[in-house]
Amino acid sequence: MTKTIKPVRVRFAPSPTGRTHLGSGRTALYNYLLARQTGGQFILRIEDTDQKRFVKGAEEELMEGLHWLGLDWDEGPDVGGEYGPYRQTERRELYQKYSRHLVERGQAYYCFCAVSEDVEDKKEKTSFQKHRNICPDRDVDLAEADQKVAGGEPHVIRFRMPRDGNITVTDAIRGDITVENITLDDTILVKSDGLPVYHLAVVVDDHLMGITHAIRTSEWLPTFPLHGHLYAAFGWDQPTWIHPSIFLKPDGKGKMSKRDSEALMEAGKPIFLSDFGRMGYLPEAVVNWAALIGWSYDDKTEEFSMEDLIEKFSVEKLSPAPAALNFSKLDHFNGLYIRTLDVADLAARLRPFFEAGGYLVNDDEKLLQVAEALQIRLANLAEAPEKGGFFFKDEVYPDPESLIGKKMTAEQSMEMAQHIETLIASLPDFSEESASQPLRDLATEMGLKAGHVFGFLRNALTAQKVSPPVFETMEIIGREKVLERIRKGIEILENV
RNA sequence: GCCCCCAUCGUCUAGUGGCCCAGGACAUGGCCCUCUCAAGGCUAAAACGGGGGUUCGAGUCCCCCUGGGGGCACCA
Repeated sequence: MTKTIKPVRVRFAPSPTGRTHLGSGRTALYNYLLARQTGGQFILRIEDTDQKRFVKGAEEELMEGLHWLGLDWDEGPDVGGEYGPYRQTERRELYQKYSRHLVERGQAYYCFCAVSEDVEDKKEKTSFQKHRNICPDRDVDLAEADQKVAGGEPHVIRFRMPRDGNITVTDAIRGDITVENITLDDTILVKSDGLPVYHLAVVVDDHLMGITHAIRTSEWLPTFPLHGHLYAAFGWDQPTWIHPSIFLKPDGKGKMSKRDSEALMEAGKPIFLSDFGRMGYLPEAVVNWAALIGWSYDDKTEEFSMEDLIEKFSVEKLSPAPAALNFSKLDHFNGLYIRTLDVADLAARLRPFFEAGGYLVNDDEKLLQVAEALQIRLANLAEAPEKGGFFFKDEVYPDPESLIGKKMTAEQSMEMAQHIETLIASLPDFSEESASQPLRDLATEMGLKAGHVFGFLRNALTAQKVSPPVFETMEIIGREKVLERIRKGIEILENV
């Protein structure tokens, strides 16, 4: 396997404009894996140059989400680092300096037309765009433009895109991509508020921060050539560009977006990092699942811990094709990881879900037993109250019908129940070993099947038609309560 | 409309010219196990979008078509 041997410097560079979703989580993960695999640095950079879209608290939620996944970074706004500051709004002088440099070298120009902001005539805008976003000010003398700028005239800075020729940029997943310059715009580099747009900021920062590998999703492919031009204009070497494909909605129709969240959440499918945990998913499962969307290791291996991923991740095995999300596979991984947890760990993770379900969990020993009983039966932590809430109830209320055995009358069932009670009361303990045979014998003596006996017990003890095995259940509930619930079942049958 | 990217089972994917009458996983069906439900084991069905090339030989290389996706903001 080919590995990147030299330590990389990679960055995850989100903008704090809302909640962090899974796609971002995967991009961050890939960055992290590469950094840890090569002994390099993983940098968190906040791209907050759009003040209008800034969302308070987004940065905090982002960091929490990444930590929840198990990712940490070596440099960032919270931990500092030699290449800071790590928030772009705190770096504005840098961008001004570099954009001015471009202007002076004739590779960018001041533009004074306020076309796109409050254009009312849509046709005007359209025609402007037809001319490839080239402002008439492109050919204005710099001295003249400088005077206008000095006079406080509102302006933006645009890149002076060559009008002929072509450019080739290289993506590590797809290879060379060549486009004709004529299809490219004189893109705005600096807004009238003096802050840079993404295109300028990403190039300047990646260069200044010594980024060796830039990972971002494929939605950036269309503007990739522009970034190539910017690197050329500055005379800088480019990092290795890696554009993993985007996520598609589960139905494969269109890219996964924040707008889809609500509908998906209703189906129990979270897409925001901060939702997975409270929806009952384990970070281990989410990491494993997400890593495998657009990346694979070989033709069989699918289970990867974070350590495995750090060791085995490789850019070469990234797929260029968009991928639809398969949430049932996430459930599969979640069940898998739940099953590998030690019981004490599972119990600890289960506790908040029982409490959220309204159950008082004050017996740690019992919680441990419940966790053990439920372990192989859970695909999701959030199912715990529904599947095992009865363990924590003082009383259960079985449906009378459920206590009546198949092809049996209420009376026969009651008679059976009384025998069961007598037998259980005389049992030395609830272990399968000592209790199973007597109960089976009882069924046989009464001309019934073992299923009748166990069925009654299950329903009387749990008021559920499915539960952990009866013996295990009885042990957890305890003799006193078991007998209590059996008697109550008999009582219910008496009144049918 | 223009530009760019992509194309193997329903979904995620393995496959870098012969090892492929295409392998794995999820989901689905069946069987086994079994006190229910799970878990586990076995098993079934399920794909190289179409057409041209290149080659002794193509899922694998090239071209066209089709289909899908992305982008076209003083957002990232």
